[in-house]
Amino acid sequence: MNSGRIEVGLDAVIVAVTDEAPRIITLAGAPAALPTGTLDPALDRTLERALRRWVREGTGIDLGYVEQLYTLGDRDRGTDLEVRLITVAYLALVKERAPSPGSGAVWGDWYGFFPWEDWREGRPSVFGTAIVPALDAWAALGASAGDRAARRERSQILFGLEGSSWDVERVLERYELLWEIGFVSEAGAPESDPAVHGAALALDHRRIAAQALGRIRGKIRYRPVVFELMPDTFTLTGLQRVVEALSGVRIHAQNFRRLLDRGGLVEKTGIFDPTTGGRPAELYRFRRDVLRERPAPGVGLPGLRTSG
Amino acid sequence: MNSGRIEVGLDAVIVAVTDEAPRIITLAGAPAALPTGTLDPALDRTLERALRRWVREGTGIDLGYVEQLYTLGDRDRGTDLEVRLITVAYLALVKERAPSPGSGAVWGDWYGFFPWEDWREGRPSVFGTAIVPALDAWAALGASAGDRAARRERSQILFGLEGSSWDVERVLERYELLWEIGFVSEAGAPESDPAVHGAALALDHRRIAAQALGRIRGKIRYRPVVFELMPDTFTLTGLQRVVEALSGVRIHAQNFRRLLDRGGLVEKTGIFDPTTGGRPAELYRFRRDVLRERPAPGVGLPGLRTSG
DNA sequence: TCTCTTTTGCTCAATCTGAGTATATCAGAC
DNA sequence: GTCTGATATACTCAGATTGAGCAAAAGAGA
Repeated sequence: MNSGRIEVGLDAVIVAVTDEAPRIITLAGAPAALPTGTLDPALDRTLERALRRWVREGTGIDLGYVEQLYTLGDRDRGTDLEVRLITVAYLALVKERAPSPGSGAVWGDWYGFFPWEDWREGRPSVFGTAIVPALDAWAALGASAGDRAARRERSQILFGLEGSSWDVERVLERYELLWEIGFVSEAGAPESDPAVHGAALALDHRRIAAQALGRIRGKIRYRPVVFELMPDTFTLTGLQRVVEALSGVRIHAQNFRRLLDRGGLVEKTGIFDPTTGGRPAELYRFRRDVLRERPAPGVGLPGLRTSG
Repeated sequence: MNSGRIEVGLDAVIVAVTDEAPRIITLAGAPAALPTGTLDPALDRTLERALRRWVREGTGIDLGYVEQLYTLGDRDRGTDLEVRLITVAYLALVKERAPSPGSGAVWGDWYGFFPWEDWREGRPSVFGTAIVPALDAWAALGASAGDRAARRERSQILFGLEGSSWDVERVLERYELLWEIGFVSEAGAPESDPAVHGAALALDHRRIAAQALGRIRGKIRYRPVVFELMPDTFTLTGLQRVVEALSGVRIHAQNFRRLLDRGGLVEKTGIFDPTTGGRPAELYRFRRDVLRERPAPGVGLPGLRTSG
């Protein structure tokens, strides 16, 4: 028993938000891929150190906040069938935009991989033109009447159809359903239209990116992780744009700012940014003390009420 | 490069709640250990299947709900220094009590490993007798005044001292602090008194168990995972006792039941359990439909308000 | 000075939460 | 039979939180 060599890979979803667009580092190629390293059992004392080292060497980026996402171990992943590839996926957040050298690493628009996840300008048009028809067709193919109803219901819940509300966090479940029905494919199959089906990534990298997006959308609620993506000082509107970029929905500015200062998450600097095009906006900074004061400090998103 | 053999281990924290006590499967020994298997790269198609197979073979238990916890890869884990052991830890919930055969697997009281986590009868007495003194001593040893203040503050926040409230979810952070100050030790060092310091587990298994407890306490809030631990029908008081057992705090019965039926999580069966010692309690069952209706159906715990 | 834009302050109703009071329905003691 | 004790369940109420909108402040430019 226990034949077969094992190799441990480390995949990183490295996130930044620039110009109101969430971006992740990808390695150019056809299809593109996430930055991936391999654990050197002799060299790296911990997995996270291995990741940081590898990303620094490969892309020149020094990671700040890092969090483990998931470990994938299915047999037919990877390219070499002789070795069993176990991959530990990580989510990393970096401040500002750190342009990469000539390493092949480029920032790619996150929503380019998941066009259906960006509801900031209302329901994306791909819903009407492609997603809903595809879901309907799949539902109609159910074996029994009960099966068809179940399929329809699953579609409606996950994609916010027919009165169901859009749950920003269920990114992975939606991706998996779309994969199940053949709307997206993981292997580098050339897909019809990236603007509709999303851009492809190598292997199961798009699935990992989906999980990362869901994770960050959830975490933003109860931990102040957004600030990892912000410069030291920022306007509240700027912060709001970043939260909106990640969550993919618009939020009510007045309530957002009420939440922030009632929660003690930010403090004024007394300095103003006059370049708003309207009234100048005061610059704020993150109050680190909140970590010690409050149990679950986050920037609330709408929609996820206990009942609803 | 890449010398050194890699092995992938799978650890399972298998949870059940019986008689109002949360229990986990441990393998008898000195110290006891979590059930651990090794991935057979040739045999097991996925990690989760490997885990299910291994647990079934080793303990006779068929796992129901399974969720990945974390992957540990530090170098000096494991016993054999020649192989780099990567361990993927899983949390599993099983209905009812499934007594194990003569496999050496026994149910162990979860709070036996973390006596300070059970606040159902008020603050555990170990706080006054051992934990607070230990934390104070550690704080007093800080290098500078600022360092001492920071240590004190960290203690107070994590352990709910001096006006801070007890946050049931931060199990792992508390465990790590206690480990840092030498109150608990991971290696099988014979500890003074298990009733005070908690019972030991092999390697880093106690840390994994702590993470599992924190995870389930958090998840209970927004996903209906408790029902994985319940029989098909149950009384609301029975359900409440299980939630209390896991969360380690008492909850208000009237509000608990209001939350459940307002949230549509359960439905009446029309059958009553007369063995309560008082008014008979109606039996309920879990309403699976709630999964499709509500974004985040969970059984609310007290204490974690957005502001606090 | 007027208009447009963005930031910021404030109000109001609906809902949710924590906590308490009251009632229903059993078993067993007398 | 009635009383007592226990548990289950219903209802009430104040305070906090949330979603939504109105309105004023403060800049740029016509």
